[in-house]
Amino acid sequence: MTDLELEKFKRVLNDENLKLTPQRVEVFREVCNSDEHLEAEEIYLSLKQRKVNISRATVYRTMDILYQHDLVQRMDIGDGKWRYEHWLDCHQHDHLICIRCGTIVEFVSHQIEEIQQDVADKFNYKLLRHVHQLFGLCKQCRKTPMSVI
Amino acid sequence: MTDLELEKFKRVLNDENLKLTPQRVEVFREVCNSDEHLEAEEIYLSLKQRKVNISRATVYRTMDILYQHDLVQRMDIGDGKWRYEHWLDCHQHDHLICIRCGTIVEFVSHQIEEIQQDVADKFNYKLLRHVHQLFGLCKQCRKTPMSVI
DNA sequence: CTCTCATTTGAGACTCATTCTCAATGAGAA
DNA sequence: TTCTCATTGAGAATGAGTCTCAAATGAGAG
Ligand SMILES: [Mn+2]
Ligand SMILES: [Mn+2]
Ligand SMILES: [Zn+2]
Ligand SMILES: [Zn+2]
Repeated sequence: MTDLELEKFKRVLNDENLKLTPQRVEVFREVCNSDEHLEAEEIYLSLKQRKVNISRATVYRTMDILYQHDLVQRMDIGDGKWRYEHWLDCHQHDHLICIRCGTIVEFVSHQIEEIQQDVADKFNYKLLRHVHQLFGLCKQCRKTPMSVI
Repeated sequence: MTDLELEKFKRVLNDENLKLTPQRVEVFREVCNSDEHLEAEEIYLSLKQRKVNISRATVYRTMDILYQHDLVQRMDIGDGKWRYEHWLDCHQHDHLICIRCGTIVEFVSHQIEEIQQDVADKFNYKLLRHVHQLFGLCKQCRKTPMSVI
């Protein structure tokens, strides 16, 4: 977590009359220091392992603040759990997910972005955000026979 | 629900050694007769209102069979509930959703389909399915000030 | 048509991610 | 330092979906 990122967080907290607590900083640090798509429970457990005991409730509450203020990105791959990833120094992107091993690859297509905008315009919607996920089998998983699960 | 659709369902049940029960037929009928994107609970309640009392468990179980055998389409707009729609005489499509009033518009873009395939190819994934949802404000909801929620 | 039996059903218990409650604690303005 | 809310943690509550198990029932065999 760079100072810049911490500053952004401080600004958000200030603007919203929220307090800068050690718990909030630790949770944000944990997400910033990982390049995975983390579940709240994973964040909770990573912190615990580092002897940073923060309650699940606080982890959930902090991730909510971060998401609401666009300091993290959130995704749901259909298993009923939110996954978070830091949103810093990287751009908006979509995901290609292996349904077998869970490997996630990120992609960007300006062409798709444009067509999305056209579609929204056509139906008179003001486009605010989108979810675009491709599901398939990665190179590895395509090789292994399906019986070997 | 046309006879053709019922026949398809019978065939699926037969192939899987599942029985054709009145409950299963009623649940399928309910979905086929609606053009909405229905939650399991809505299906359960619609049936109840028609004095067709079928347990929630059976509704969930039937929707699962229908989904697994591609007789219905399933979507999750991020609120933790599956929504189902019949899949008959209509084609694969994606959704444009108003975050204010919930109105759902359907769209298809062959261009996007093609690019998706290119992306999957590029990363050496075998593309199996995708989720593509655009969220925004519909014409109506764009007019009304945000305070009036 | 009846028998038989594996499948299905319904009621309610259970799961599990997330949210809520509330008493105790703590951040930070003055 | 004091004062005052916001925040925290522990555990209860929620809610969509799944599971359990005894009773009911489709449907093939006879
Ligand atoms: Mn990502
Ligand atoms: Mn649809
Ligand atoms: Zn894989
Ligand atoms: Zn609307």
